[in-house]
Amino acid sequence: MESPAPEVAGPAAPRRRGRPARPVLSRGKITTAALAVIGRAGYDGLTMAALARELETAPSALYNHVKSKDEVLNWVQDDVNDTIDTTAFGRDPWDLALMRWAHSYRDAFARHSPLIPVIAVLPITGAPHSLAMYERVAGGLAAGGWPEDMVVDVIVAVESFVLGSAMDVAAPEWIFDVGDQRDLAPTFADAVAARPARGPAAADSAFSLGLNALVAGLRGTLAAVRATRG
Amino acid sequence: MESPAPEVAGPAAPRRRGRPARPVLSRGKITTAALAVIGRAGYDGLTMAALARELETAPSALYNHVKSKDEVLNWVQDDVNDTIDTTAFGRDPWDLALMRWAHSYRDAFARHSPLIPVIAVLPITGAPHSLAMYERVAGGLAAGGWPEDMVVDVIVAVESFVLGSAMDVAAPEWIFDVGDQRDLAPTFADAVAARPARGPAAADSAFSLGLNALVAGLRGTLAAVRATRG
DNA sequence: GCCATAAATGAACGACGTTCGTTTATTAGA
DNA sequence: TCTAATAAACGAACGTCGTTCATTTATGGC
Repeated sequence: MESPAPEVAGPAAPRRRGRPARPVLSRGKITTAALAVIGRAGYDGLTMAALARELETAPSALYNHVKSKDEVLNWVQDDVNDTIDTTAFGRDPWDLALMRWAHSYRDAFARHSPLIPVIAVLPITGAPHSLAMYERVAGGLAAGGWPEDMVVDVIVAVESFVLGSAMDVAAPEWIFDVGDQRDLAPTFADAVAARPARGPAAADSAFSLGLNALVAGLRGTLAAVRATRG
Repeated sequence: MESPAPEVAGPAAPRRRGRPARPVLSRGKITTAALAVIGRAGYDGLTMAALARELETAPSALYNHVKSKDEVLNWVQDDVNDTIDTTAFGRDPWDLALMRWAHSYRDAFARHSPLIPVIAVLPITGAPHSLAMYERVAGGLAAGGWPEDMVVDVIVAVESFVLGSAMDVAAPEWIFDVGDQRDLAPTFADAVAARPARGPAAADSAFSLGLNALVAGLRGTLAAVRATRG
């Protein structure tokens, strides 16, 4: 919010060309700038031109440091993943830790929902923070007694629910408004009307219901598996 | 696959202009054409130009019948929703029916994953098939004993898991390949290696695990709620 | 037979991501 | 100290795509 020293009006000083003493652009700086643009203008506002403006370069100059816009998004995603809280693993029981993780995960991507389709399909390679997150979760599950060959399935299942729920947060409040076709779906319309919460609170309520059920079910699964396998 | 009567080479007969006897374009025809293009060229291939070509008109002519490309996607989504199997509701117990529905839902959108970000945020209005689907699900849950004010939350929770899982199907097989950073995540890497299934089968396995757990948890939730509320 | 209107047309626009040829400054090596 | 390689930046241009616009044309109701 603090405005920088007001520059004297006039044609911008012609920016220097050629190899600079120290690299001006780097993965870190580009990612930070991208997050700044996103914060100011949203994901629609994140264009290569806007990103270049933020970094005070030309769009084409970016391509000396980035393969594609998609790569920028990958970097941003890895940064967002780094904000997810995994500290409960190794401290709390696996089921509690899983719920904390899921909540934090959903919150992070509710604020970055346009990333969801990108990340759901994105390989781990080159995303160190994401990898670290998975490592902590896998460690917590293994310590909680989950067989090694089920750990990834548990992670994927919870992650799927989390990402689906994060998309739901972005939905407009009136997404279930039946409009003038109430007669076509009376039961559903009544159920929508009977819903206690509205807007984001409604999404929270569905998320909590689902997460509680999912984790409770997983507790049962683990107990059954351990009984069977000895 | 059947090729139409091979047209005589030469400049295409100049297409008629002006008001035709009967409307050539309609929601139904446009949706069908869009699905044809998607089937042939995928979602990347679905451009307004390609759609117009399929319908043998000019791209600009489409805009007399469609507000935007987004509207076309909405129509396609409603058509896909119509393929989802809800027949188990009213026949099987609610929990079984819910699982059948979820499986069918996931399969449908695994084949149409680019639609997922669109639909997750899409109002019901103007999507009659989607509305009909929700009506059947809501009816089945209510008949199964779910309190009216919880029905929508259950639907949203299951739907979130389903859509998240559908995105997972589109992920490449090597999404969890750690590459050369195995030392950064040994536990996770071992868990990935220990996973019995690969590729689509792995996604299926995670989906089944999660869905079983989720529905089992919901059974417990319903029992608890009914005990509390009398 | 007139006329409002639905429909179609091609040209053009405005973004946007990306590529290319070129220029410039720096650094390492001879 | 001179030179060659290189990193970095630049502006112009390209191709694609969604969308708009002014115009033209046939149809059906009055």
